Amino acid sequence: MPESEYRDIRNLDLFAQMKDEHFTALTRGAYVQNFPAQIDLITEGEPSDFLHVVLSGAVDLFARWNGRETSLETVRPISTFILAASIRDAPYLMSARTLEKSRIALLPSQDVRAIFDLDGAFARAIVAELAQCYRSVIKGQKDLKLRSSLERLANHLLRQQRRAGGAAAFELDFEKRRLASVLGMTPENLSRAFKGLRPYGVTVNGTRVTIAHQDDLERFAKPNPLIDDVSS
Amino acid sequence: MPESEYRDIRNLDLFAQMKDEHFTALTRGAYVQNFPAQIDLITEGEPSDFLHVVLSGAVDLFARWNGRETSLETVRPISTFILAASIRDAPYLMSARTLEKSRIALLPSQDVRAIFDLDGAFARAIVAELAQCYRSVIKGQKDLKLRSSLERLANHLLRQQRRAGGAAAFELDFEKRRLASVLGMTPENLSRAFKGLRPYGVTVNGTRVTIAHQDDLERFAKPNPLIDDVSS
DNA sequence: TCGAAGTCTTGATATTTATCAATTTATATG
DNA sequence: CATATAAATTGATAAATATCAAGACTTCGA
Repeated sequence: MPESEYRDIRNLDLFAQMKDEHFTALTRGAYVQNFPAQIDLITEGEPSDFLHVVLSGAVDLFARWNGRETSLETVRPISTFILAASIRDAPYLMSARTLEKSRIALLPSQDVRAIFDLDGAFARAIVAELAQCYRSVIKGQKDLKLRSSLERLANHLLRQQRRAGGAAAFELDFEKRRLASVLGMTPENLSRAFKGLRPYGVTVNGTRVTIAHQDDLERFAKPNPLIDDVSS
Repeated sequence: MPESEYRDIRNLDLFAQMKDEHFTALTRGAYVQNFPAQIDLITEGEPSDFLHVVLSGAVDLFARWNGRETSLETVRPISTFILAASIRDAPYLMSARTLEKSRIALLPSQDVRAIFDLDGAFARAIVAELAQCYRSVIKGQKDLKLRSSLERLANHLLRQQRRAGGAAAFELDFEKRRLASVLGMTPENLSRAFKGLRPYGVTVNGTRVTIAHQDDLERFAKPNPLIDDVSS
């Protein structure tokens, strides 16, 4: 593994505090690979052989049932996915595919578990990460169960706007087809939902969104830190 | 704290492997309390002062937004709740109320965090627990996004049947009003959903459910281990 | 630069789910 | 045991969301 990537991974919160020898052991069996866009990385139900680290690009976590499919999460650099499955040595609950050309490190799950037993700092970092992930899914659950699709879109736009720097105009970070799936609606309905937000000053052009009347939109969306704050 | 309860808590997966001195330290600032039914234990948004352990009774975790309310989880003895918030020292994302008369132990969150730093076995147990919780919420997310309300009810009944021992007739473990909220629907619709399952051999009388044609119901529900298995 | 393939949008319609109101049934309490 | 209270059911209707089909717009590769 090239030195620069080795260091990128090392600097992740998850690995930053662990002992050198443990990190070395962890990365000994690891490898880094380039993938083109739209490549299936893992499939739900398979055993969790590797903890994945997205070094560049983006990965879509999705699930299928009875012929239907839904996007559950998007993983962006630099962070990991499939941590819970790796730790529990349980089958993946979600499938993963690259959204774009991506560079991904694979750390053998059994090494992760072994070193987690040896290294207290690593164990603590894993706890912090898992607790964060857990809370983030709970927020998603609340978003889904407490809000209509129009409200989910409105709040998603406000979150995305914030992440993009807060300006009135910003870019959606994925195609609408996927956004619809993430928000739990059909593409057709997403189109209509965007129209439904026009009275609140929202306009879209391709992936570019403009929020003309910030106050109006916020009054409608009623964002709440216990659902919409990314951290905490 | 009475010896018997001390031992009940000690035997929880979460605390079973930790050092005696650490467990003693953890329970020193702890106390146990009896609550009647329908008592608010915590409110979302508050700081997470205590890790809660349900010793007997049952607790409903729910959340509110914009005048709406939804049940997210039910905690039954003997297990903990609010672990992620305690660990991260972050505000509660959910409120909790007793569903029935309950006995609950409260362990100061700061002690949990302090001892988690000292005790590797405790840290590992927390990781196992959090990973499990995370996976369980992901399953809930898939249930919500991939299934209609009728399908969710059908699968819920199959899960509940299994938990109750597998017989054709069994009891729902909470009132329909709450079941509706857990499944993400209105009470009126739950009533209709039960009717909708009659063609598959499902009958209800109060809280007693009978599945006359197991195969039919399973063919309709299409239960899937990656959504419906409680463990793993 | 053209054409193919895919995405996005729109309209028409169907299905699912929620709301409202009324009634029945169950539960709890004095 | 009677009655007050809440829960559950039912019917009628409304709202939200999905589906299907068609056309417009993009993107990408030959």
